[in-house]
This record gives sequence, C-alpha cells and structure tokens, in this order.
Amino acid sequence: MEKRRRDGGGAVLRERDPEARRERLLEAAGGVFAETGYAGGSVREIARVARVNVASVNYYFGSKEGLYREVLLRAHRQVMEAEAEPEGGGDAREALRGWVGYCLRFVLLRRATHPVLGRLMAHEMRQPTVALSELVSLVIRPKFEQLAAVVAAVAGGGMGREASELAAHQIVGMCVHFDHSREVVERLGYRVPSGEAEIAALAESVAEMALGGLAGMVRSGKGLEKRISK
Amino acid sequence: MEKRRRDGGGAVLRERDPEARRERLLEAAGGVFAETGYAGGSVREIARVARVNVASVNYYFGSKEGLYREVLLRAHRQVMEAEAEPEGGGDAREALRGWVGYCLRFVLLRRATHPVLGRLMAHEMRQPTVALSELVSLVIRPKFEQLAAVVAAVAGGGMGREASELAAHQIVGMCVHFDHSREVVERLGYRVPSGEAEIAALAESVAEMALGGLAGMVRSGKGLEKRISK
DNA sequence: GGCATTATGAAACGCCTGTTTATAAACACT
DNA sequence: AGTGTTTATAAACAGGCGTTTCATAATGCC
Repeated sequence: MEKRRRDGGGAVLRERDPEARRERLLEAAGGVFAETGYAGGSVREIARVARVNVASVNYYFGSKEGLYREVLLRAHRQVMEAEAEPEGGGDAREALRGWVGYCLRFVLLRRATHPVLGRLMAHEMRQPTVALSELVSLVIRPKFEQLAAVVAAVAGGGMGREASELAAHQIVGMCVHFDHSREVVERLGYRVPSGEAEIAALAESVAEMALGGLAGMVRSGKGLEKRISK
Repeated sequence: MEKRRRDGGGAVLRERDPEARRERLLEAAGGVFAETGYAGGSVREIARVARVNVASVNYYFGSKEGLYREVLLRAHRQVMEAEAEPEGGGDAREALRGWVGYCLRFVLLRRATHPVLGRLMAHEMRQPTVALSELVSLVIRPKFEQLAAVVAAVAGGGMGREASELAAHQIVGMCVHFDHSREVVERLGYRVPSGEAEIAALAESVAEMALGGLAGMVRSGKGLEKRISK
C-alpha cells in the first residue's frame, strides 16, 4: 500500500473568520434550499454562493442534513422574532378574516420578513424530510390550532372539535392551494397575486367562502358532534 | 488509440418478445414514476422492476423523458376509456356535490381505475416537468371549466366569470389539499380517508362549505361582476 | 444455408452527488 | 522560537445518474 502524495493548495492568502464563514454558509444555504428544496440544493452550489470550500460545509455542520437543520431553525427563529400576529379583534368572524389574510400573506408574499421559511415549508409539504415533524409541532400546529379555535368560535358551539378541525383543514387548503399548485392555477388563467393589496382581495374571497360555508354547516347541523340523526 | 476489448455476455438464453418488454417497461415506469415522480424515479430501477436491461429504455423510448411521456399518455388514455363522469342530475347544487366527490375520489382513491394518473398529476403539480402544460390542457382544464360552470349555475347569475373561476380554484384547493399536504394534515391528527365511504363523507363536508360559501358570496354581492357599489 | 436485420446484455462513459483525506496556513500559548 | 490546535483548501473517494458503445444472440428473408 503506497501512500499517495497530495498537496493541499499553494500559497494562497486565506481570510480567516470562522463566524463570518458560518454565517455566509447559512445565508447561502437558506437561499439555495428555499429555491430548490433540500434534495434539489447541492452543497457544491451552496459553497460556491458562499465563496467557501466544499469541505467547509461538513467541517462546520457535519453534513448536508446538519446544515439544513440549522437553516430551518434560523429561519424559524427570525420569523418568531419579528412576528405580526393575525390581528384578532373581539369578533370571531373578524378573527377568521385576519387568520386567512395572515396565512395567505405568509404563503404568497415573497419579500416579507420571512423570505426563506415560507419557501422551505412549501418544499417540506411537497417532499418531506426528517425535519417536517419538528416543523409541524414547532410552527404549523400552533397556527392550525389557533385557526381551529377561531372556527369553533365562529360556529358558536354549533360544531364539535373534529368538525372544526376538518373545516380548518379545508380553509388551509384554500389558502395554500394558490402557492402549492401555482403552476397549474396560473396555467388555468388565474394570475396568483404577489402584492399586498391583491392578496388582501384574495383573502377576502377565501374568508367569505369560509364564513358562508361555516354558516351553512351550522345551519344544516352537519358539523354538530352529538347530532341525534342517522 | 487502442480499441478496448469487451465481450457482451456469455451464452445466456434470451427471451425475445419486444411487445411484452415494451409493455413491462411502461408498466414498471408507471409504478415507479407514480411513486417518486419524474426526477425521483431512476431508469435503472425501472429496468430492474421490469426485469430488463437498462439500455432497453433508450432502445425503446429514446430517453427517460420519452418513456415518461408515453407513460403519461398511456395513463391518460386508460382513464379516458373507463371514465365515470361526475354524475350531474338537473340540480346545480347536486352537480357541485357530484363534482367534489369525483375530484376527491380521483385524488384519494388509490385502487381506482387510475392508480397512476392521479399520482403522476400530483407530482406534476409539485414539481412540474415539460409535460405539465400538455396535462393541463388535456385533462385538467376541461374538468376545471366544468366545475366553474357548475359554480356559476349554483350562483344562478349572481357571479361573473372571474368570480366563478376564483371560487372554483378555492374548491379545488379544498379537495387536493388532503392529498397534496397529506404528510402535514396527518401529522396534525386527521386521518386522510382512503375508502369509498369515508371519502364520500369528506366530500360532503367540502361540498357543504362550498355551497354555503357560494350562497354567502351571492348574498353579500361580493362575487357580482358589474356591481355598482364602491 | 447464408446473410442482413433486429434485440439484448454487460460494461464503459461522463457527469453529478455528499463526504473524506491529506496538506498546509493561521493562530494561541509557552 | 517552538509547539499544538483550529481553520482552510484541493484532491480523492465512493456511488448514483442517464446515456452510449459494442459484441452477440435471435429472427426474418432470400
């Protein structure tokens, strides 16, 4: 077994600033992963964008997956810091409008305070990684339960827990559809909005259907948990 | 330039049946692509499943993309043959219920007459390939316009074309969400149905919200195209 | 029977991926 | 100045991908 002769790099002057490099890597990875998802983004491209050697990724984060986890955590932390809660108000119906608007803005607004997390979550829904469960319990579930509570409030006792949650899923479906299936929706002739005002208009339409739908459900007693019928 | 010496295989007996091989390849490719999408499925795995040499893929279909296109076409043809139109009935509201049920069955029923096309379409929505546009104009748009017409009928002239189509998108969103974001939805505690009966129940809930929502929209005049207000 | 045509299979090609290794420069401390 | 640790780099590694090459079986045809 002969030992192969290797020589690492010539006399290149090296900038030495671990913090900055780590940061650059996280920044670059955020952008790349947000664009193409976990599987789609390659460490080599990330390293290129961050102007850093490929090996640095493993040096700082252990593996591609480790880097991804940190990116996700960072994005989540940033969003949680600058959080604009869906404005409630005392009225339940108004709260529902607020939630829908918040959700649509989160999903459709690209230049918002969370340019990465929204995209990462979209990719996670499409092709989940090991991080999805964490993401669900950390950011998705709280928001969802919030919505379910609002739904129950709108129904005013007319709907049980299961029914409220099902309705909440349907409402979420209406919101995320415009981002999730954007390619199809746009090919069908609807220009998915990206500006605040247009998004607000879309939100009103979605909230309108949700509110009307809930009213109908309560009226017909479909959502009533302990209904006597058969 | 020396010519390298190669020898192709010993004296293995070869089954020779081009038709059957082509068919086996299409079958296998259907399964693999349906499971993991175009990018996710590898020609090597397809060849393995079809018990066929890798080179056969290119021999018969020119390329991976060629194979994919034929799979898509085949799946579409099969569905179009054994088509169960969403039962209409004279009533517009009943027609809407029928459409929602049809869509949910298409998306959620795994052992239906179209075990492949539904999955392929889901993948196309997530990460479109060159085939998406064709798919939209061939199968998605007709169904969508059908729904939009039903919506307009339910509204009974109370909604313009744009508004009906927007509402139709929202309804589609409610349906596909349960398949599209299945991983998230299930982690939130909702067991996405896979049997006929449960799907029908879900369909009723979705249709209920759609109908109630449309009623609300018409009542509030939100959807009215040439509304005078301001 | 001989011969061109069509199918088939094993291996190679070229390019990509994430990760590891060996080398070396920069720094901290004695 | 010398030593040891941390950080940076180029190259190698191992394996996957879609595709191509080339020898060879099996077939159809004269």
